[in-house]
Amino acid sequence: MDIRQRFARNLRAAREAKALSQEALAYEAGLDRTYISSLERGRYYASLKAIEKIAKVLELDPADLLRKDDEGSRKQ
Amino acid sequence: MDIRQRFARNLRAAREAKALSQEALAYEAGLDRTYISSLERGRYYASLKAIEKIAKVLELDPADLLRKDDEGSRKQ
DNA sequence: TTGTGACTTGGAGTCCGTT
DNA sequence: CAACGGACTCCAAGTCACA
Repeated sequence: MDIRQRFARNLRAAREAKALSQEALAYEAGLDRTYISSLERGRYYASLKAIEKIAKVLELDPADLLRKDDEGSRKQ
Repeated sequence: MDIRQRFARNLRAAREAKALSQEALAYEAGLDRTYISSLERGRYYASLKAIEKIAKVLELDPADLLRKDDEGSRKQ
């Protein structure tokens, strides 16, 4: 699976878990509304800069956004 | 700590653990030697595209390259 | 074997909108 | 609230010569 897709799914899941809209997340992360939308659709390879900002808002470690779905349950 | 630095250190450590030169890693990942050098110096925020290629060669999960030093030992 | 400055180009990321 | 498009800007991507 493409890492963009993995990231996209993790991002969407984490955002919805926080009950944030794309717009609210974008605003708090200092990114663009349409960019978050694009990321969740797997359009771009995000840079660490964007990943770091997003992870901060979602209160996650950046690595969590790259993790496979079945890896979260094994951690720690 | 800046995520670029975290990534840079993990990359260098993982590469040296595999006993690969920057040149050898670059070749196998289809990247330029000086680009690997730049990443290991924390010159810029790598994109998922580059991270994915590098992780593949180093036989790691991309998330491992973003992990804090003290997190690796706790995994699994 | 690696670091670095200088360079060009492609894509990350923004901003406007409509559906 | 989200998907999607076009037209931008700017930095990472990628290469080179040289130390």
